[in-house]
Amino acid sequence: MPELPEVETTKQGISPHIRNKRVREIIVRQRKLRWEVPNDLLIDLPGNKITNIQRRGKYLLLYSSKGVLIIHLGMSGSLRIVDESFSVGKHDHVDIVLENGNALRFTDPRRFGCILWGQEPIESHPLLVKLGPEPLSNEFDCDYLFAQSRHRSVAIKTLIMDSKIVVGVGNIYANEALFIAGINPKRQARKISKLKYEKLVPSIKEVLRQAISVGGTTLRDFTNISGEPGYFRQSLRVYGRGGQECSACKNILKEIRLGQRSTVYCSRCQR
DNA sequence: ACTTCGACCTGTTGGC
DNA sequence: TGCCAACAGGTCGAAG
Repeated sequence: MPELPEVETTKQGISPHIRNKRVREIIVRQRKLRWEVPNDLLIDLPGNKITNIQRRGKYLLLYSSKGVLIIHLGMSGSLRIVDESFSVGKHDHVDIVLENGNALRFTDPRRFGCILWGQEPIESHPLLVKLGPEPLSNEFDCDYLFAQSRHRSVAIKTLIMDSKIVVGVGNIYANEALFIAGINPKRQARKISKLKYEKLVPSIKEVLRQAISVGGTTLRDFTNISGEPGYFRQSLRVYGRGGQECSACKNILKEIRLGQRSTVYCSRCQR
């Protein structure tokens, strides 16, 4: 679930329900997430308003006058607005309960996500300080990525999934963007021409923008509990389609492993 | 400085 | 139907 488009969609979904709302209490049912939920958060946040909500890469940042709540959804995390009395599931680890009786509920079966507490300037937080530019910002352009790729022998797919290079490009969209750009995911980053990078950067932006717009329509209502899945699945060109025909040339799509991640591509369209 | 790999967890899927 | 291994949207940090 949580690639950048879903984190962005989550941000848009929860923001109107929590902005300028005061936190009454924080209920922690399981504090062992990727890192333990810190005590300072439980002491400092209650009684204060959430003033602003931002996204940095796949991190959600909830600002208050006492500090910043940092949330990452990991591989299986999700956030939703519920009534505080709504039945609690096995993996509902944390509730941020508001004064109006609503709660921001964090659910995460695999517990690869995290809930942390940081101080401003939050960009200096250890988890955020080394992050590369946002993929949809002007800072992330062809010149930048081309420069970063020089002298790098890693596969291009590994490079664009590296958060120090650019944030928010997960496995699904790395596969998709490389297909659209016509680049073989195994190619060494330094051996790819500038011309190809001029195709790749817009492909990454396009695929993320499109997914955000779709996510925005299917995950709109965050107070609805029905939890609708399967949003853009059908529009994927390569991810999850290994062994099937390429939508462009009918060649059989190859599935390999690259850096322990499943990688699908068309050996005819992607060189 | 760069690259690879193990680790953190639970749930689902596919082969036998 | 049951069992078990492999795999899943992430990413940090140690080891090479």
